[in-house]
Formats: sequence, structure tokens, C-alpha cells
Amino acid sequence: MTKKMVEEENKYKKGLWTKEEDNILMDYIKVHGEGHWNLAAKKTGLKRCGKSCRLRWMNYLSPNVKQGSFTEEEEDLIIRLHNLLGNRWSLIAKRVPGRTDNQVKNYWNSHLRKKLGFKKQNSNLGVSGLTNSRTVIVSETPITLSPCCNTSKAIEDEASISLQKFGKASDSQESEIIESYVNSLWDYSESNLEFSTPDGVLGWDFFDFA
DNA sequence: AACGCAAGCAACCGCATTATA
DNA sequence: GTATAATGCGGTTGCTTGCGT
Repeated sequence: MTKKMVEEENKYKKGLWTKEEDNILMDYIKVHGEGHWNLAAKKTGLKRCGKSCRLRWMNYLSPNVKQGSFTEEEEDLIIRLHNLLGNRWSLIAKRVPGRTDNQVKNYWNSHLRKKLGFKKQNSNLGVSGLTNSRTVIVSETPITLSPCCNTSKAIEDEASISLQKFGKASDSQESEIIESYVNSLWDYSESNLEFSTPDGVLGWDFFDFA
């Protein structure tokens, strides 16, 4: 390792944030607002990179972040959203008020995955091809669900058609489609749901996004 | 009391995407 | 159109804490 590389590595502090660092960052954001994290890192004199400042604010310091353990309602919501979206933590977090993607991800990995008997898996579910099958593809044993609701199916079909229509959609287009799809499905599912499964393991509607 | 182990979580890393010059 | 910087995301790491022996 060259001297320059060592210098570069020592430029920024790593590890847990101290109370003092938190206060410095909060004071800065109170005055200047969020954003421009690299500038914030420089101006505050914190030996942290902009990325680290952003993460600290987003995941811990922001008044919008809810601390403490997850409620049953939140847990329920996360499970349902994960079944719809896969490991798209930021999308899931947007729908769990006060929770960050990191919180949701940690909670899923440390509590829910175990609880539900999910295998560890690399998944980028949720985007590249809605199918008409209703299969849980991330559980130990795939569960095929019987389609029992025309409205839900219609919403799913519409999302599928939209995605096909765009062909190779850009990420933002795709996100938009998924967003509206989830909204529709979510609104719908709030008032309905309880799909039957052959073994009764899970009681909601699942879609195979693979 | 001391040790080892596992769980939980904060933070880091690498990559992708978006914005700006 | 291209290069560079900034931001966002998801996977992973490693420290802390609690529990069992």
C-alpha cells in the first residue's frame, strides 16, 4: 500500500458515531437543511465522508425516523410488502411510516426470515416480469395459490401489460409502473385478501415476480 | 466470575443511477 | 456527448450485548 493510499484511508473516520458527532451533524442540518452531504462533511469538520453523514441522518438522526421495536402491524405490513416486492427495501420502507430501508432490511434478516422459514437468497424480485402464476418462490417449498379474485388478477394483468408495453423500460418508468401497481393492489388488498393456500401456511395473495 | 457463542443492529462497501459541468 | 461528482440502494461486515455453560 502506497503512502497516498494510507493517507486516503485515514482521511475518514469509521465505526460508530459519537454523541458529539451526532450533535454537530444535527446542528448543521438544522441550519442548512438536508442534502449536499459532501459539503456538510467538509463544513462541519467531521472526519466522515458525505455518504456516512447521509446514512447517519437518514437512518438515525432524522426526526422522521421511528426508533424502538417493530409493532405487529408493521411486521405484518413488511411481510406482505416483501411478498409483493421482494428485497426492494427502499420501496418497502416507503410504505412503513417512520422506518428506513436499513431498519426494514435488518428486521427482515434478523427476525422475519427466521420466523417465516425463508432461505437466504439473492433476490431482485419485483421487476422483470410479472407472471400469471401465483407462486411463492422464496419460501422453502413453493406454494401455488389458487386465483380466487378477479379484481386482484385484473390489477396484476394491467401491471404486466404496462411493463410489456414499455419493453425495456427505464428504471424510473419501471418504478412508476410498479408503484402504481402496488398502490392499486394495496388499496384493494386492504379491503379483501385472505387467499387460501393449499397448506394454509400463508394467508395472503402472492405473486411470482421472477 | 469468566468465557464462548449467537443475535441484533449500525455502519461500510461496491455498484448503479442521476445530476451537473 | 462525455466525464465527474453526488446520491441511492442492497448486500455484507463487524461490533456490542445478552445468554448459557
